[in-house]
Amino acid sequence: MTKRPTSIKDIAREAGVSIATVSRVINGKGRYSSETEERVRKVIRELNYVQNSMAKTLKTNRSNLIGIVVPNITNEFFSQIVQHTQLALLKHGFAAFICNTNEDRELEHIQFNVLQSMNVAGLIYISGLLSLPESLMSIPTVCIDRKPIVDTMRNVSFVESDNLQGARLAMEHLVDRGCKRVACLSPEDQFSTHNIRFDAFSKRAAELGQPMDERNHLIVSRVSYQDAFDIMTDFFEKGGKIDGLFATTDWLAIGAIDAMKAKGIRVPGSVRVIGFGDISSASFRDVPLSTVRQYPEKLADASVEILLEQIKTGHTKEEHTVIPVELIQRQTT
Amino acid sequence: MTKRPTSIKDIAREAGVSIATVSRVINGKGRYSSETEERVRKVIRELNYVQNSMAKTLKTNRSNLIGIVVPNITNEFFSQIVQHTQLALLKHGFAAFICNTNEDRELEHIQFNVLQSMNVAGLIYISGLLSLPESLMSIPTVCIDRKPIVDTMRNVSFVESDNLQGARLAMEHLVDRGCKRVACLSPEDQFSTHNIRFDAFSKRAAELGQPMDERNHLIVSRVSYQDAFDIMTDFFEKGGKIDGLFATTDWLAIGAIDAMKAKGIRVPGSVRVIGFGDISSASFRDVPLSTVRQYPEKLADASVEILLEQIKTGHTKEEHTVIPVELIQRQTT
DNA sequence: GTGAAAGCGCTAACAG
DNA sequence: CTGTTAGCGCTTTCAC
Repeated sequence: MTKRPTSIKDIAREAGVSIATVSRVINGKGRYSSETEERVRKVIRELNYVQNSMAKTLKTNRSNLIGIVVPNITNEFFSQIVQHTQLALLKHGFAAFICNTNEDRELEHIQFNVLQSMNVAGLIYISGLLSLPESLMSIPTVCIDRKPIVDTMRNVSFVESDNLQGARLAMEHLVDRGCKRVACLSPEDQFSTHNIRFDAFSKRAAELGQPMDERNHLIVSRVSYQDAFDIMTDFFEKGGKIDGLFATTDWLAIGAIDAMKAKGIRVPGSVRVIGFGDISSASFRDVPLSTVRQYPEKLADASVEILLEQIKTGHTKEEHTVIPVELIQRQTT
Repeated sequence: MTKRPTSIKDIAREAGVSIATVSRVINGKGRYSSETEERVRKVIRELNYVQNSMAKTLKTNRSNLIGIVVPNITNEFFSQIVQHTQLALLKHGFAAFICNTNEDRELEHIQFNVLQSMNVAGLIYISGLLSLPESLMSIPTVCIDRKPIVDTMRNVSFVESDNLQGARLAMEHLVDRGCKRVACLSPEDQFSTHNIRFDAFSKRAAELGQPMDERNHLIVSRVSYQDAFDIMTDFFEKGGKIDGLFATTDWLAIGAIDAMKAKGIRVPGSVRVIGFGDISSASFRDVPLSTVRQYPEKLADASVEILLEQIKTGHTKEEHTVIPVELIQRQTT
């Protein structure tokens, strides 16, 4: 409807060459004299020509679009991954098509259709519902954070933080700080991440002589400050006694700490608390939170590298990549 | 390179009709018997056909892609706007192409090229650097949050929160709560938002008999927790005396509060503090922050509505839309 | 070294 | 009611 932008045709006419030649200099393929190159480039600059990537994709059947599917861009961890992924892709000449799913199956499905209709060359699937549709079967995919359901048919790799080691470090740190009675706060979760953390923490606790039981495993129905606050309050009101707490994610740790403060329980004086993730709110508190730091940038970079490799070679490496985490001691331990 | 997805041709062959007919039923345009419709739809379903939107765009020169340009998706306020915008667009049959610029001019430029090469039908420009390139001149645009530089040539509308009223409410609230000596904490900012808030606060303060001067206007070089913490600490160490503080954004308020706590100054006992924005960290604290709530969903919805109207009519309304804010009293006042 | 031409998936006249 | 056809911007053989 609107005026068509300047095309290869316009610049061909203006430069007095054929469109084929223009295409050649744009892509640096085939032969052309440096004279014509000069002339063509000049016209391109003058006319502010920008390639129509849709036409190119249509013709070549290879797009430089990568879909990024993410449940909730509002979550700091995810948004950092997304941001870095987009940047990394851009550096490699790929554009990112970012899709929010709000953890909603139907929305996810719609987004997949959009991605398919845009002919994406690959997919980065962050903490998804793992219901990748058949129609996207054949395109290279890397999952981040949540372990995908293994399907041998698919070109899927997996990248995650070292949740196992992180949880172990947390337990060890608590013991180092003198804790004798530790507890763990985690959400009931259908996905892998928190379960891995709890299991690893629990295992290490047992090894260090403080086996967990149901009394010191506090389970919250969602990841929510308020739920953490409430369950913690309840725990102490019922006479619960602990001197160390590991929350499988920072928001839960923060909710728990505020509950303790409200009850007059000193942190770290009476209870030492450590979280997981290192969201910005963790450090921006009057008593900054000790936590296990994740590296969203590294998750992003690794994923992009693997994905592009997959696209280039057409080959799945069936990779599982683990990004190290780091224990950050601040003032709650 | 990869196998081409099923196209209109495939389904035409399978249904025993021409591609034109298939196109007609897909778009619900022109005539076709309900029999053929039935048959075509069946094949479409069976073959999992998804329209190639790039080909469609190429042909019709009208895409259903809207570019969303945002400085930093990691900022909660922005990411909420982006999320809602994408959702709202989807409901209207448009897809969102989200671009991070990291407040970086060069990156912004690259992203604009990508958007142009994708033939976007419109632009939502959130708190941008306002350096919209000529090449995107003609496409409908709505700016959110930061006031764009007016250029009569362009199809630009502007949507923002009622910063003016918000700041006024904050001042009035402080007075209501008994404050006699108020201060304001804001970043030095080349853009409009914070300046508007400070000016409005300052003006209302004067009207209410507490004129501001340079001593009670604390200016921080960036929006940063640490900077707020430091400047506040410094303020009290130099013997500053106030009983009320308005920070033009929540993170600054939070930094200031923690500084006061560290100095043994009670909030709200000695100083009442109010922020602006209502980020999630504002309510998730041991002493939840009073603040002026913004409505990112409403900013998003209004922007989408205006943009789509502009696209549909091809007509700029040169609109300036103001979304109301609300004072949320929590426990820091 | 360069141009002509075909065709990617799709829509929109135009014929029938 | 349906089919044929041109052409969107681009790449890529194939001639010259």
